Amino acid sequence: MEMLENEQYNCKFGALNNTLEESVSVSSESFADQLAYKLAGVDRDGTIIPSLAEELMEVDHFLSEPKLDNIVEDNVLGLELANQEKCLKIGDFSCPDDLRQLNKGTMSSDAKQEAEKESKFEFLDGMLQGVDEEGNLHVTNDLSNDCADYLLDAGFAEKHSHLDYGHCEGDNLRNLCSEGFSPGLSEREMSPAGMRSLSTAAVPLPESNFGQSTFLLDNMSIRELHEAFRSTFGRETSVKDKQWLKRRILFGLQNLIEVENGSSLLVSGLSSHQNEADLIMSSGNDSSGSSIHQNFTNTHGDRTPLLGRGMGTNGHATSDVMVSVSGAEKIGFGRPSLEERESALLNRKRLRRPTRRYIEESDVTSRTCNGKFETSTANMTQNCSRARSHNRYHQKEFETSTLVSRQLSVGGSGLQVSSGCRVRRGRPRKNSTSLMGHDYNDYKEEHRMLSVQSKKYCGLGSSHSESHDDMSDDCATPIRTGKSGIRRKHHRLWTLAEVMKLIEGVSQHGVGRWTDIKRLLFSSSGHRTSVDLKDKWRNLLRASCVQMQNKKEVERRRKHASLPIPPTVLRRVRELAVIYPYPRERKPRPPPAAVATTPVTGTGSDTSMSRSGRILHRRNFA
DNA sequence: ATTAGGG
DNA sequence: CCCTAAT
Repeated sequence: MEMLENEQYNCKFGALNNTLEESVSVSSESFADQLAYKLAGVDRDGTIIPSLAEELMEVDHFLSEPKLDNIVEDNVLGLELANQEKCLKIGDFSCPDDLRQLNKGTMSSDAKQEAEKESKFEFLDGMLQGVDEEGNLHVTNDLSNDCADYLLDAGFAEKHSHLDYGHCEGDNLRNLCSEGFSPGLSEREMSPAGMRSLSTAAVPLPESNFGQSTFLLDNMSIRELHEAFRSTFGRETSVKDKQWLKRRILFGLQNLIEVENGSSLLVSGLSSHQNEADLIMSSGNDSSGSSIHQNFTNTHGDRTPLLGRGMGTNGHATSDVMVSVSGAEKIGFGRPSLEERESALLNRKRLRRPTRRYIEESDVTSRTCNGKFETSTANMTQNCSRARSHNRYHQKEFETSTLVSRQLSVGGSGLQVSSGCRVRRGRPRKNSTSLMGHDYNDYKEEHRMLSVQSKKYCGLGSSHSESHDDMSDDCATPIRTGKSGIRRKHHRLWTLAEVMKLIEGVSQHGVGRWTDIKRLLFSSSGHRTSVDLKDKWRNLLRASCVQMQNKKEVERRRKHASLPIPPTVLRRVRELAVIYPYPRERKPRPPPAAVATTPVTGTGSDTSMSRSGRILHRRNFA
């Protein structure tokens, strides 16, 4: 099987290479240059193109030393291609047109067919689909089974009516995959299987990039390193230590990679969130480049083994086949192609700079002695206190020496926090540059309730307050932003990084395995219980659906409610929603009306109980 | 203890 | 995010 796949792969790979060569040769020389330029993320001088990682992920990624033995090559382009081979995966593809142009070389289908397909794609958008060589649409039956309920409920009905359900049966996932795709097929034509395999099995090797960068950095003088540092972090440094500089810079770069979809979201130019304002990138200028790579990606992608994880009738993944393959490695979903990342790197002039303190301390993993986490910068000050402490003050977070997630505290969402940013004992607050997860007027009642609770505990807390770990920050007083009204109170906002971790988690373990996801991907986040993950996923699903229903509406909404979840991400969510249908919501819920109305706001004992349960929960995973 | 779902 | 019911 493996051999077969390899053969297949080689074959396609060859074909692709031809395509690639042709395309390149046809294109202007400057394009080739551009390509190399971008791919390498390196200036001709050898200077690293600056980037600033906005959303810092866990530091541990950074801490692990890059392996530079991996890659040492002269030819930049060649090197990149080598890397591409390992790192490619589905990214966002915004330029199907270019893709098609390329495809013509390798595909037998004519333009009309393409056009036809395209029209369907309009409907299908992110929906997964497969196309065989004849151009016939295939949609796995699974769509009609497990997801139907959800999808229909969510308003997918319309779209579904346009689908031709294929004749595939049962294990069509496997079939689709093993048949493979012609090299020229665009991502949009990938089958669900293909998507899956790409997103889950194509194991990106950031180390490669790392190795490359490392290599480059190794050859830089202190001065150059300083320059790189400066452009990466937006500030000077006087450190002479090459290693230090290298690590720091690599950190910045890696960080960018980690943000992964963040970059493609940039590419899409749709992100309206604060930080992105200044890094708009025209998607047009390098479309051809993207095409090639995406094309390449595909080819590579379809060679990746398909993990048939059947979707059980219950909607849950039924086997762990995929885990055996992908579980071991950290996988990336839909990371932008390297080229995308690199170009994002290029175009991203400078972003908000990280707190000086942050930079300085990022390698000092331990907290300050007294545990205080002072926020010296204005930036920090702004966010330091978005926290929900309210009823969780007693929750002890034993994350003492975790070196973790000190997320970059830049660009808070602009919430104004009046209450003092008290120092916190525990781990530094993760910042949220984030996404207001709850899109709609979800929690209404809740707020009222919480508000009550919060007040209660605030009062309570202020007496012994500081001594208690987590109760420090804002006491959940409703926060108001100017005229916009009440924004969500405390509540830890979800970072884009977090969201993506979640998505990745789901793509790995499927939906419903929240404890696993929590353990594996959020082990460093003291907050974010598995329940939180679940909730967030639910929200994401809703968001993604709405986005499908009518984008305009969303656009409109977006202006009012800050919902900067990048379309790319939402798309991803939708994909996963199809793959791992969210457990059907059981409507028939016998009203528990008979029960005496529980004193929700009342007796502390009641709440206390549940809270302690919560604590236990958390402690287990903290 | 975990998950699904409703508020 | 909180809480409860159901596994």
